[in-house]
Amino acid sequence: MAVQKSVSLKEVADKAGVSIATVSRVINSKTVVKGETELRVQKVIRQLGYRPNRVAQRLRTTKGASKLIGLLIPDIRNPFYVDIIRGIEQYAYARNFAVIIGNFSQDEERQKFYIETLKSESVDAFIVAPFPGMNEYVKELSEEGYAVVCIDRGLPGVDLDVVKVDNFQGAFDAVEHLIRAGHTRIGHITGNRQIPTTMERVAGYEAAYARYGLAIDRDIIVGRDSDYQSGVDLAAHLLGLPGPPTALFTSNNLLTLGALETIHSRGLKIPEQVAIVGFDDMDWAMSLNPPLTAVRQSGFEIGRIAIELLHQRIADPARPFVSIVLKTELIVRNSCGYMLRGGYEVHKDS
Amino acid sequence: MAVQKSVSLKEVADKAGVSIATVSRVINSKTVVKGETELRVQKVIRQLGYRPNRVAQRLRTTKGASKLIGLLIPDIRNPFYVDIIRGIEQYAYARNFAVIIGNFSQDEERQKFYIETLKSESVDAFIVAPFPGMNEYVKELSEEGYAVVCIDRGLPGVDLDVVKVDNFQGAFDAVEHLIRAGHTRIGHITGNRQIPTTMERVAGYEAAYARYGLAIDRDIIVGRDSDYQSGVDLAAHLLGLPGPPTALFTSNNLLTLGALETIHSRGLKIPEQVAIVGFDDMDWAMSLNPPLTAVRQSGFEIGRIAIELLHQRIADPARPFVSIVLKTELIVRNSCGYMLRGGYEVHKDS
DNA sequence: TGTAAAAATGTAAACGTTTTCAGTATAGTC
DNA sequence: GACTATACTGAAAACGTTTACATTTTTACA
Repeated sequence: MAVQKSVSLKEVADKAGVSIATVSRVINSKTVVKGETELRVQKVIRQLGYRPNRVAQRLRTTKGASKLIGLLIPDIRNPFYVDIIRGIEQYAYARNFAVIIGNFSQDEERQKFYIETLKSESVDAFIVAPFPGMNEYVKELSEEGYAVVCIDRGLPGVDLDVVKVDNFQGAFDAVEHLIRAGHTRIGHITGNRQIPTTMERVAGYEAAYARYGLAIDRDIIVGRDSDYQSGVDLAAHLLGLPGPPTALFTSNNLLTLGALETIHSRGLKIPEQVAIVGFDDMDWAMSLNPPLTAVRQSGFEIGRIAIELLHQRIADPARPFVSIVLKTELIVRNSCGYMLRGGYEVHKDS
Repeated sequence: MAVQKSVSLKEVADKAGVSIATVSRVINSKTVVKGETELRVQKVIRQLGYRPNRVAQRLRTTKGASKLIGLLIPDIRNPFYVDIIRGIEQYAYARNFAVIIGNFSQDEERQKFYIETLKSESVDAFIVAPFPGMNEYVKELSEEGYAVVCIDRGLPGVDLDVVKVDNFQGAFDAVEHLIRAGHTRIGHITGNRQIPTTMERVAGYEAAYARYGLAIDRDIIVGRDSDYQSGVDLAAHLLGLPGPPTALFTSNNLLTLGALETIHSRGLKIPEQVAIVGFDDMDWAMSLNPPLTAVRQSGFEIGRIAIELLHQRIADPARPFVSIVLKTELIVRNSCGYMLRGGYEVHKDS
């Protein structure tokens, strides 16, 4: 019941009456093979259903041609990362690349494990969404000569290719939208504050406040982790305050969903009693009641660009590092209430 | 800038003054090595930070010891599959297994591609959620000697290990719940009808109707694909009917979300104007407004059991095939309306 | 037709392991 | 001290590729 051995180069060579070198050449077509021979070999390959063994290929070529890349993702439950995966996969599929996903579930130990595993699988490149505390490891990767692209956030003080969005502007737009809808007391549920992305969004929040001459109340900017439960708990905290905010700006997908749970469980009406804008749009944001106003960042696009960058770097390791910053888009739906100062209508009857 | 060569067995052997065979033995500890030698080698391993190269290991061992399994998933956007991935990963992580995920996005061509890729990566086992039209390929896999576990649904006429849930009962419970809440005209949005799972759920729907002596109206059992857009469109169709259903039973996650979009966009009140129960619970079902009543199947548990089964089969290829059917659980929240016939209260003030 | 150059093909090493088999050191026994 | 059994270790093959180098065949041209 052992796995059936699959067809090897040698078998093809024997049947075609040539050496394995020739068969290899036919397949990789780097060197010329006589037309007649080539045809004969091709035929045998088809007959036998030969497929190169990727393991042997990788063992042989230490270069950068292993056509395997490692992907390190902090939390696959977050649809944003799922979009990134899809963006990467699509490109990879088209180029016969394979991708190994390491979902480390926000666990340092596990991130280390995956890095080691992927290294020993001879990936020739990494796409990483860095997680606090792991900067050193990612830096090492790059120093060891792996092609590395960071997504979602860069590494402070380290030169690398980065693909991210303009978090500052995205947050600014969201908060500005709320302010224009008449809110002056906007609670902000931030993500993990060790993540630069989080802080950029906080900065955007503050800038919008400053722009409209509003005073910032640090008591309604709260953060813990970047997960669902934090959203639930922190929303409860904010809404339980003596002077609760009239609107919430949540810093990611999961926090938004968590906050929503709290809002609904308290029977609060959106947007009449609390307005909400979330960072990260979701495929099914329209399915929420009311449909959610959100800052869209295209994970799919981020993934696609990341793997293209990787591809480029493998081809040309000396290319200067680039940092690509994508624009976000505010998708206005119905969770923000009526505008008070004009020019920015968002409401329609539910 | 090529990737730094990592430490090999040979380097360790040289530095420790032994042969590579001995080092290998120290690592795998199948055979005895003299205590003194072992210690010396261990020390060098630590000093040099040696890590076995998994690629070379896999090339060498054609057995079933490659510690790599392939996972074939139809649609990573569906949170149900994400849960499965997490269940598998957790176990894999604990046992030093690696998992390669092939998300084929409901595309036959791509599923084939991934099967081939995973084979040529020398995985020694597959976990597959079979997709219509691909039964042959999966069957082949098993015949070729790979350990294969099917999740979510089995393969008609093929003996394999299967982990799934009791779809019939799950659907029955959902529909019964709706009936007891007073609904007699329940629209059913099914998934792809080529998927056995879909048909089992339809059967559960019909059984509940029969159990309560209700006549089935086939016009309100509609299905196309198992995706979001189908949910949107089919809900629109049902709710646009001359005598529209008063309740909807949706056959999966994505269909539910799609239907919800339609319901909200039409401004219909849940549960007063349309009730809804979905198959598949979601982490954030509480965040919907109103919180969704749903049939929960634990993807995490399915994944965990699947990989355990795989582990067993690798250890003992002769073990008889088993089919594990997990129970579902109806999670009653607020999307179904008031009960009319007593004994089954679900409502609380929103 | 003979020869040199070009084209096509073959040989063998290498990638980093595991494992069989053979060999050597150690201990035990008389 | 010699001999055997046992414990340990090393040499080498094998896994399926790619590729540098060597060799053979073909072509071109006199």
